[in-house]
Amino acid sequence: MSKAASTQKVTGRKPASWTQDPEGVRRNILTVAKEEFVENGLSGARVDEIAARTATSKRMIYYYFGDKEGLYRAVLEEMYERIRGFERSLDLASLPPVEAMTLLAGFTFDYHAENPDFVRLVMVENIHHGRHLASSDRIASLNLSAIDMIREAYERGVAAGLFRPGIEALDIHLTISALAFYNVSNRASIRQVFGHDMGAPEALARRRAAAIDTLLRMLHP
Amino acid sequence: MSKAASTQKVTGRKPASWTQDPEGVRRNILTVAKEEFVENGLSGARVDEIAARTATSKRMIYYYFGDKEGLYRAVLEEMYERIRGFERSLDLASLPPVEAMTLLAGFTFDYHAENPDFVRLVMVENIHHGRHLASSDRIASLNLSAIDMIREAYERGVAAGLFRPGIEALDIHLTISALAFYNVSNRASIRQVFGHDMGAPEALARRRAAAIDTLLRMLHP
DNA sequence: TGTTAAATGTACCAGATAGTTCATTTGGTC
DNA sequence: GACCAAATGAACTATCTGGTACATTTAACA
Repeated sequence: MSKAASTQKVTGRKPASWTQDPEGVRRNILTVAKEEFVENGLSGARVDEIAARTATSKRMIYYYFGDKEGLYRAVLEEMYERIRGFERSLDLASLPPVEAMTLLAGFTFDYHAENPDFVRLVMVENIHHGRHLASSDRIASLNLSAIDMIREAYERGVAAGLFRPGIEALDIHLTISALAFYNVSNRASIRQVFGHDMGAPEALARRRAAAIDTLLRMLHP
Repeated sequence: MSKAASTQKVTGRKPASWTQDPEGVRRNILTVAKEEFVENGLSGARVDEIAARTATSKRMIYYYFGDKEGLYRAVLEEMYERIRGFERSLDLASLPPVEAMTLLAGFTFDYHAENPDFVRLVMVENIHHGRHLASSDRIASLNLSAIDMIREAYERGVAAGLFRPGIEALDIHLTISALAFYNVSNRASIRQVFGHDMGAPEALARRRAAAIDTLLRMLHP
């Protein structure tokens, strides 16, 4: 949060003296909004609550984001752009096939485990049938490259006789994503139904190892 | 929907003549409520909308279920009880280990694919941190038996030298559930981001095969 | 230093929403 | 057929909620 934005709330008495800080205000709103949407979903989140927790006012939310859905979309877009950044930091091409796949699985698992907010937002968006992903040009133009990276590493592995042929890169992605995602998304229900805490360090470590192992076995000739 | 309940809406003119049908009304409400909660989540669902689509009135919702959350909980409870029924219909004990696991994986995958409503409600409940599962005595006393069935089949397989030892039954369940669940829960986002339709028959068949294959490879010595 | 567009504050509102009140009808029982 | 608890109908309300109108301040620039 910008200095200007954080100051306002405190000094915001009637005399009303403030400094303009569009970018700071925008960021401040997005930060708070993300927390609210992550916690309560799109319909569950309250614009008033977001505004209250902000250094600015409800007025500014509508000024910058148009309406509630616009704000939600902005949060979604920012999150996907962040993912894209992480994805690009993953350099599979410079690793031998098996190591590349091990890294991919471990990285994917860790990213989900460390970013439950991401997982929850994706859940929320799926509940809404991906309507807002669909209406976002920013996300449409994002071109996630994960699949291509996977394909490249996989084909090298096949050529080297390390992996069995005939697997689609997308299936590799779906398998590892499913294991990583489920482990976070369904924590609450698993805990209630089986009394098992998937968030506990040992449980997490075990599932992480299982995820990597599963992927390698899947590829094994 | 009961005959009485369905009649009311049509003949429900001012003279107000009706037949009592507690069970029918209850069922009718639950059916409609489930659809609404599945489609819009707990916060997104509207009691008025549920009432309108019902053969009875909002009054009866509160009469039978107390409040919105009570109705939601009832829907959740019914769904889990239904699962329990299906689970019990699955007789792994009478099959050889490999066949048992194949059946388990296929069954689990199919159940999710054929019951997206179930998947969506579980998502909704996880968004709410499993709060309502926790507060339901009916569900607490349900005692899902899947894990025990899996353990039994797995141990037979280990004894016969067909499966490698050292795997937890819960991990088997989590792996197969993750693959089956994700395939339905994340359909929308996958479609938007990768332009791939996981609901298409061929895609479904491929993932089903992959799920079974993955489980068997996981167990292979 | 006067002008102006961008940025922000304050107060307000119309419609939506969960829940309620009060009266009425039904159906079983004695 | 009188009585009563369970079941149902119709209208009502307090509050919440997304969104807006109007006024003011800031800061860049001519």
